[in-house]
Amino acid sequence: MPDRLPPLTALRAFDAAARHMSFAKAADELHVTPAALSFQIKSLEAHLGAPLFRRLNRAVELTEAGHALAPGASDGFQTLASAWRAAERTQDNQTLTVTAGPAFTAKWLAPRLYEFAQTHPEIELRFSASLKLMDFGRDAIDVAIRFGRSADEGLFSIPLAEEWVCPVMTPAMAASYPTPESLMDAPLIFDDSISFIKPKADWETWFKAMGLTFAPTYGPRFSQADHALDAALAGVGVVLGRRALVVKDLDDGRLVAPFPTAINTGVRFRFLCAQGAEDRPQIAAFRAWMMREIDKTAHITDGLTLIPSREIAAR
Amino acid sequence: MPDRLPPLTALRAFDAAARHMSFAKAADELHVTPAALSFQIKSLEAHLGAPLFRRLNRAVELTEAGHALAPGASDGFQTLASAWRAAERTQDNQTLTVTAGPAFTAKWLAPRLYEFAQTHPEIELRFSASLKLMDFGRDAIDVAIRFGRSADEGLFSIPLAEEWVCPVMTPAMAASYPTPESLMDAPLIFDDSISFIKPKADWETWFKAMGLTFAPTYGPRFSQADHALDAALAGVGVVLGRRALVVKDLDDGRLVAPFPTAINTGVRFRFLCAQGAEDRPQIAAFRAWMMREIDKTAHITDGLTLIPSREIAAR
DNA sequence: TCCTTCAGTTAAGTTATATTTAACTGATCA
DNA sequence: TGATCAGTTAAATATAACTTAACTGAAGGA
Repeated sequence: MPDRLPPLTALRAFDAAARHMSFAKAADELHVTPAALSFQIKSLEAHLGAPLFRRLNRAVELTEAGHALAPGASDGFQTLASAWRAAERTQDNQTLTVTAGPAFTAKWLAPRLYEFAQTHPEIELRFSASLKLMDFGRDAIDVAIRFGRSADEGLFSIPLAEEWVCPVMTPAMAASYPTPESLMDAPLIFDDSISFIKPKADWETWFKAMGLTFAPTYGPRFSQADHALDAALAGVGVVLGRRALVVKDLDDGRLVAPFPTAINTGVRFRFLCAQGAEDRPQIAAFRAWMMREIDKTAHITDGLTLIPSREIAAR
Repeated sequence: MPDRLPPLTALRAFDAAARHMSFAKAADELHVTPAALSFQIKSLEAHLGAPLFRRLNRAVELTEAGHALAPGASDGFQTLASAWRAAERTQDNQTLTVTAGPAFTAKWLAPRLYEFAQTHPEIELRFSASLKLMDFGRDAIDVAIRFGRSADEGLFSIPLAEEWVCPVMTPAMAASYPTPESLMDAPLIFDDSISFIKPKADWETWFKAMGLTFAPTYGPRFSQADHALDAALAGVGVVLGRRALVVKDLDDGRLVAPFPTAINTGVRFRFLCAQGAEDRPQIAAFRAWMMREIDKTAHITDGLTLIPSREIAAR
């Protein structure tokens, strides 16, 4: 589609000159002599049929045509440069950049990092804790862990373990609240991080699953799941813990889940990477390692009754 | 900033090949032989140190590196092409593309078009009726007429006439409603197009300016000012007409403004064009012509009392 | 005033890059 | 089996890009 472009070297010279507002500096940037740069810009102006710069005593300024061209030129070359960097990055099998939300980073990745580094000393792992959607091309991201229901178009995407929630607390606190009914008097912690999912997976839903009608609203609220868990770990109260985030603490006995009924949210964490990137050694290794780690803690679901939130909502 | 780019000709060859998924078609697009194209891509692959295409029996497909590069490359070249077109357009003094909202287009520009064409037969005028913000670089727009209070950064911007509103109606209808008080029983039309402006300029405000307390809510509502005016012209009722949009109809006697009190909204239409473009012949001509047209109807404000909406709100 | 410096230009010659022509490979398909 | 298609290769050539070196014209300090 892009037809009739001027000579690209000349356009590049113009871009550098426009950014620096100086031919000399532009020549420097491109590692050519000022003469070459001057010539390139002259040739570009010849192509256009009009000057792009107004040559002043000791400076240059853009003409109207130059003003029209400069921002797009800069933009275009930046896009090309970042695309090229993305292509170069695919040749790098030493580093692996993973992005995940703060909660998953803190409660799943961080505690397991040491183990990954042991198994794959050749891979330099980098983290970018952020929830905003990333473009695998533009941003320097290899793998994203995202929480959601559907697979994204045009990406390699595999679901991780089912995400259920159930009440978790410190062993000490569990002693004081032996039954689901007794939890109605317990200090409840609210994790608002999953309040957006459609059939709710909140305290009211869980009590409903237990045959109880109770819609608690008072208690500390956290917008980030890891903060809610930290509060529970500190003995502040009881929280509806998300499987992926509590599995380690349950395994290590820092938290317990005394009631064997969990709400299956229907939403999962997903492993995402660019189409075709799933075979790159460090990405394949990371994926295999994640899968192994999840398998290791699969037993946590044993003896639990999972009730889909959809089913509870329908009652 | 953009450092270490591969040879741009080679990158361009890659872009064409990736878009067509065929070296032959890409060679065709770039008007070179397939051999040249093959060579360019080979050189790009050498720069990267890895293949970008997998050569199959009778087709090519992108490798992972190719997948990483292709979208950005296409994007980048498209940006460059459109920037170049924008620069080319500044050399064109035959055409003039103006964008304005539907109401201004219908009620100000359209009725005066013929006259402009008479005075400037050499200029081919094009219209793009849209309210969305335009990028003078990207979109093929020379002049924008926009309604607002502040000037935009980095643009050439001059305010047009002060925009006031006052009740307008057909002469026939004016006969039945001789006083401001009587308007309280008149069929009132609501123009929601200026409902966003801060010190309101609505019916309640106008009645307040007349010392009357009346907040009408029933009556036909229009989201576009020109539709509200069309309704008034059809004799449906009385509308608070905006100066720029009613001036022609008042001048021609199709509408009358029997009450000499108008609300000064403090907001104006503005003439916008790219910085430096204000001197291009067709833009300068269009601007001068607009200013003359506004001057021609300046007398419409004679005898009117303009009360700033701010002042009415403060009462 | 004059001389120096700065920023960009010009011309001639050189080097590097891009392109063509023409012969070649290897797979598909009638 | 042979025609055709899609892409490759090699050698020759044309073109574009760059350098060196000399030049212009204005600003600014001694």
